Amino acid sequence: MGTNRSRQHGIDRWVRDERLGAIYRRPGFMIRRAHQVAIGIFAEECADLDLTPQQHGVLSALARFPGIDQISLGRLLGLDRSTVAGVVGRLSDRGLVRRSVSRVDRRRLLLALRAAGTRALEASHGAAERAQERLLAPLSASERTQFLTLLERVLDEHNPSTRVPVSHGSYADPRMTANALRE
Amino acid sequence: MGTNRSRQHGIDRWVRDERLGAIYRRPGFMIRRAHQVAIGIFAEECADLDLTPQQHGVLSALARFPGIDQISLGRLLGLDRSTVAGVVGRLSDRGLVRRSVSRVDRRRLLLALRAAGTRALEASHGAAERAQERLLAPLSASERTQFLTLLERVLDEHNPSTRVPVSHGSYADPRMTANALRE
DNA sequence: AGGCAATTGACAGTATGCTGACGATAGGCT
DNA sequence: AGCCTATCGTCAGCATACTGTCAATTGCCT
Repeated sequence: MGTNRSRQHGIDRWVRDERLGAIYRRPGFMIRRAHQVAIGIFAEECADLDLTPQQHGVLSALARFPGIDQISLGRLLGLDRSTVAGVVGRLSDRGLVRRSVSRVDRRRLLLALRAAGTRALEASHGAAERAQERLLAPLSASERTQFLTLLERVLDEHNPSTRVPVSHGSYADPRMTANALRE
Repeated sequence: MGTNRSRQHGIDRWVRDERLGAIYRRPGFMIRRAHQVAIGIFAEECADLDLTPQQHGVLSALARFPGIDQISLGRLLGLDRSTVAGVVGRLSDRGLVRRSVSRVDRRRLLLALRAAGTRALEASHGAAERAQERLLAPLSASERTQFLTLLERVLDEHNPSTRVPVSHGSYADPRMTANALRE
């Protein structure tokens, strides 16, 4: 069974080096944990505004690409239609985002920030920065670069084969955009 | 609006270098994507058995620690009570896991693999290996080590402050374990 | 014009993960 | 014994994320 021993930080060596290392050392497990940690930190920093990282991502994207439609927004963030509809729907319920059917293509639902959405985005800017800083705090500057470079390479390589590859596609159509921007 | 240009791999430079880089370069975003990718790959490899990474994790942990209770299992995997109950419940419905109330402490729900669970775990071993291999395929051997080392450091540092820190705790109590093992 | 395939959004269903509340149980303390 | 607190499981509710299916719409091709 092994005796008990503990350390200040991290998972017990005992459990990590045993056969269960098959779990802990698994990249998938570590990435899931990292995701958990990142979400938790963001939630802490963003407690007042009550925004999730994804909601913040949608608001950011809408600030950058006002009048974009749901599908294109999904491609921007790597989210499928259903998920985008869910996140946007909740933001819309809270009055942060405006949805309007495109007059040019009535299948498309165009999105834009409402005034409250713009305010929320600006107000959350600091929180997002701090969350990012805290997440990578354990690493030195050069290590962060290293880590992010490697991570980016993994993502770039797999991106094309994901269900919703990330890409900006072509969104710009002033005619489509027009009525979404009118608040 | 900027002109169009594209590359074989990865996110368009155009979109990545613009102000939206504030999203794409954000570690949180990249980690979410990595999580997405990891889950997708595992699902592909494990299509026959229809096991999720978390379900596989639970089965692995139960093989290693038969008769463990739900809370301890959660600490092992970094999952809260509700989530563990959900995953275990589904595995139990499928006849892979056995649940039994501890006679020593009637609050505890002890878990163990059923024969079908052991079979599923063994059958999924190859898939889990392949998924892991595919995920890190874009990196060389030394880069993988580097990447995982940095990732591990981030996790170790944040682990204590997460809602459910990962640790093995003390699970071994033969009396508690006894009736969970009887199939 | 008429038909057909692709696109889009909505919906139902499933699986993680979280919170907060509740009831049952256990252990310690007086 | 009686009480108080901590622990554990469950439940309801919420937010991501996925699948698959359906209807509406569009564009293309004949």
